[in-house]
Amino acid sequence: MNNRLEKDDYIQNISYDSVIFGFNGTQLKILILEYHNTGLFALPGGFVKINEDLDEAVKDGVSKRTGLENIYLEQYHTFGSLSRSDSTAMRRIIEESDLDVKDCEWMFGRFISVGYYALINYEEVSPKPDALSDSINWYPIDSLPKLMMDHEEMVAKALQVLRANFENKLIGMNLLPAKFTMKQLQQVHEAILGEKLRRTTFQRKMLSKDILVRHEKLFQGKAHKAPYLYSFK
Amino acid sequence: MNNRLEKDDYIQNISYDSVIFGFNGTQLKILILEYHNTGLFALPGGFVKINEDLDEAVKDGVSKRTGLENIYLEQYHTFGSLSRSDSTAMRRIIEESDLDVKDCEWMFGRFISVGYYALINYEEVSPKPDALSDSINWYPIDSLPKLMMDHEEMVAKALQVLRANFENKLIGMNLLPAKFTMKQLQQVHEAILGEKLRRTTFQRKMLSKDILVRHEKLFQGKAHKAPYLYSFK
DNA sequence: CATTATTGTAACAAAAAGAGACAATAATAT
DNA sequence: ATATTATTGTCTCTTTTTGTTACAATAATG
Repeated sequence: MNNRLEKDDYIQNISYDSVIFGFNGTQLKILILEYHNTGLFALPGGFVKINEDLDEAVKDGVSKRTGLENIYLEQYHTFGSLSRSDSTAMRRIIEESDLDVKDCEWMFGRFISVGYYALINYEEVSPKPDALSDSINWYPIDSLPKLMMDHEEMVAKALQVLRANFENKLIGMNLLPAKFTMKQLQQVHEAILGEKLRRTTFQRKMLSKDILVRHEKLFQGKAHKAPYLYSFK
Repeated sequence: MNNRLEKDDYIQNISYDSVIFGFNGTQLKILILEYHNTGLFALPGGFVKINEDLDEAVKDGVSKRTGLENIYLEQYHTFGSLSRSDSTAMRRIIEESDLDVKDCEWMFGRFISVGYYALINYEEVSPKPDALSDSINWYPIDSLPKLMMDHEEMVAKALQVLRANFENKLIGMNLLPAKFTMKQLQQVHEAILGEKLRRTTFQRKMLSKDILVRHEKLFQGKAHKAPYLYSFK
């Protein structure tokens, strides 16, 4: 939800919501909004303009919130159950905002929402709340606040699809800086898959895939051998 | 699109389209509609009623066309580009139908369409055209007619997701009769993956998965050893 | 009753993954 | 300086999985 929100500018009954993943070196986290004075937590979402591609709408919305361009985005599911829409929650959010409730009546109807997940480099992001929201913060995926409407289901499904796509799509690169150590790469895999991996087997497999370039060593000031840095080809 | 199509009954700007897969023993096929006197071919699709779950709308629509209940259905992608809607094609379809064009103006706008694929037992189906369509027929996936709008892209994407899901989800069962031979099972896999598989390796892998029950032999009247029949556990 | 084509399974080879061991090596402590 | 420490890169051996070939079993046919 950005800039103005006039009914005639937007396609009715359709919204999008985004599960924005980041990795802080240890944990997988996602960005969650809190709305002013409501105690309501939600995924960042928005509407689609009349003359705008769905993909573009999402790309713009996520870029505005993260300040990043060229974000890895994947559409993963569309949520269309009748019960998912909750007009009372939406009404509370609008009432606590600066917006005129009458102008926002259209938001209280039924919405079918298209879910996207994004993978971004945690360190490059400085999340900014928008007009409706109080704050936007990173939360580890295993300790999220209670989310409004069906947003918890949206997160669960996003994780499920992310995990299923992970092996095939070589997604790890989007969560890491350009250069990274083998250990960091392994930690991303572990955080996404939710399980520990064997160091030697993991390293052998990654090196055999012919997808990595080895660079200089990274001296971390620790009392042990320094690891090599790698990047994706 | 079923029964009456009055604007106020349906969510505006949202449709669904379905890629209905069947397997005739050799080839993977899909159901394609042809509209009266237009030469336009399309995937079976429809709209979502105001007070109906998206999943329900699709389930009902696909059931009506195939005459089957309990269909394996999977939502695979939502198509939301601006360029996908084509009002001239829709107008021609309506003009050639019994419907009043004025009542159908709402169908000529922009639609975001949710794609589902279905896997059904080819032999149990007798496809029936609806009010708008002339015929509905099976086409092998590698020799489809030219489809309207972005329906070819929809088919390509459905196949792509089907293949990606195939290994994990044990989907073959939905395309076969309750009892089948190992050879039939292999042929389904080959048709979906689009490649030949090794007989002995395939058989060993299937048997080791502990998902099959072996039944009596199937005597086909052929001059060789009769194969066992299997079903899924 | 031999012939035919296909099926079920065994046997061996090759490749991939699991598991452990160990030397190399940056910093730190002595 | 030198020993100590923890982690890294790599090697080896074992186990599991997959690829490949071979072959006996067996329904119909001639």
